[in-house]
Amino acid sequence: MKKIAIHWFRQDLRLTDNPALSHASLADETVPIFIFDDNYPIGGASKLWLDNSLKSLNNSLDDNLSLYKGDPLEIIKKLIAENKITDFYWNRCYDKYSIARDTQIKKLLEDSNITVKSYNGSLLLEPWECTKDDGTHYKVYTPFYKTLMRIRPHRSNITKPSFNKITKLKDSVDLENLELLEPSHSWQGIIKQWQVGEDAAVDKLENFLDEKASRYKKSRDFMCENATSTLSPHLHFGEISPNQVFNAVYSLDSIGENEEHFIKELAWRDFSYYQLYYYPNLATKNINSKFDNFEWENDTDLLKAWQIGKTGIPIVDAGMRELWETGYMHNRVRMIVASFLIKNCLVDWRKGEAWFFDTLFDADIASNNASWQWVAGCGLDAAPYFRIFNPVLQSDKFEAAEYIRMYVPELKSLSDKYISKPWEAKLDILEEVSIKLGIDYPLPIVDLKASREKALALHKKL
DNA sequence: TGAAATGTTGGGGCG
DNA sequence: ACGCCCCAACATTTC
Repeated sequence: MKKIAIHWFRQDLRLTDNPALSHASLADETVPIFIFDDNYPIGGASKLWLDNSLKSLNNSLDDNLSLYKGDPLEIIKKLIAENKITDFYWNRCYDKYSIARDTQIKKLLEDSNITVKSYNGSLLLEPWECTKDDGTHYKVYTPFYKTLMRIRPHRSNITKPSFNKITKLKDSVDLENLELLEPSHSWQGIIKQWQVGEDAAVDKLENFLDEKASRYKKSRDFMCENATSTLSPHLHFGEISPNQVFNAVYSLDSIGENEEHFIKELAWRDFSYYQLYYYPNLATKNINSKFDNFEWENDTDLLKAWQIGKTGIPIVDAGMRELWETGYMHNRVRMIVASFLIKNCLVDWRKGEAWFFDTLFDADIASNNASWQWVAGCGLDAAPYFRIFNPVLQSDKFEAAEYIRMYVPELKSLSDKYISKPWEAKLDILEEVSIKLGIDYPLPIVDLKASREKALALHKKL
């Protein structure tokens, strides 16, 4: 019997090292599809990235990607009714919405005598593969990481498939019909700063390994060192797999603590998905339920000032403006702005998470929520509640002056000494550079020392 | 993947 | 020479 296989693209928008796609390509005829599901949470920035990434993927498939918009179950039902599909492939997702959806669809397909197979295309190790000796899941990162490194089977990159025949279905809609371009913000201009798609992701990885990996461990924390990989959006959309990244690092001539540290960061991504799997409500519920009783103030003025980068704390404003202007934020600054919102402003971490989710190109339900819970102190292996960042010290320690000048230009003529804390500069120094605090640049919206003490007291009550 | 408070040590200025 | 004070530098503890 002639085999006609569907490969359902989801968070694996690439051809190389794609386990499900490579199996689907063995059929007599392969039908690659993508379904945009309105009900699946996606941020404004991510929509634009998705639009660009699908365009790139469709090009790689010689315009053979079939696109749909709507409820995947209904669409697939119709699709198998109208076409003689024999096999169905996808790479697994790990959030509860996707798991429930896939379970339902798998049943539908099996009931229709279609062979369904799913694979691991997005993680180093799947959550159920990495447990403690007693069968329960890890709650601390380091032992998780050690086990992952010990038990993870090596898998060479799967080469780009060559299809026997590839088919686009007649009822596919055009990319425009997915309506990913609704401008809530000028993301369309901003995304031009980025190269999107599988080829760009591979280039970026190679560039990182050539130029940055060997000084990664220390330099990664300095905003001006430009030493992070910025692979996160590519990994999120699956334009490159963590397996490819892992293999690339381990094929380097020498691996030292720098390269190892990068692998640890890659494993943090896995640990986030691990948390999402074992705590399906990661996006809404504190893992540590003690935090359920925390008295958030949720001052909307403070939240707004944070969002638009007008808190009066230069490093925080620089980070928030970087986010708004580029769809990205340096990792160190993410921790600083998150700590500021949660601890100094007493705004619920979920509000910050929601803003990041809408504005980051790499917005990811696992990484974003796990990281916000980490900073809030309510997550797995989280920062202890008393570990509150001082944005001024962080700014000085990691030499943020030029970074601040780039994103907060109204302060650019201030010296390194005062640019992280303009409110401490004497009036004559401010006059010299023509800055009037409260007019040209805001005074701090909260007192760092007092708000820190308040947060400590409130957390101690828990 | 902190920071601030507190404690300890040791060198230099000075009577 | 000696004791005393100051304070930076570092270490420890506390939140």
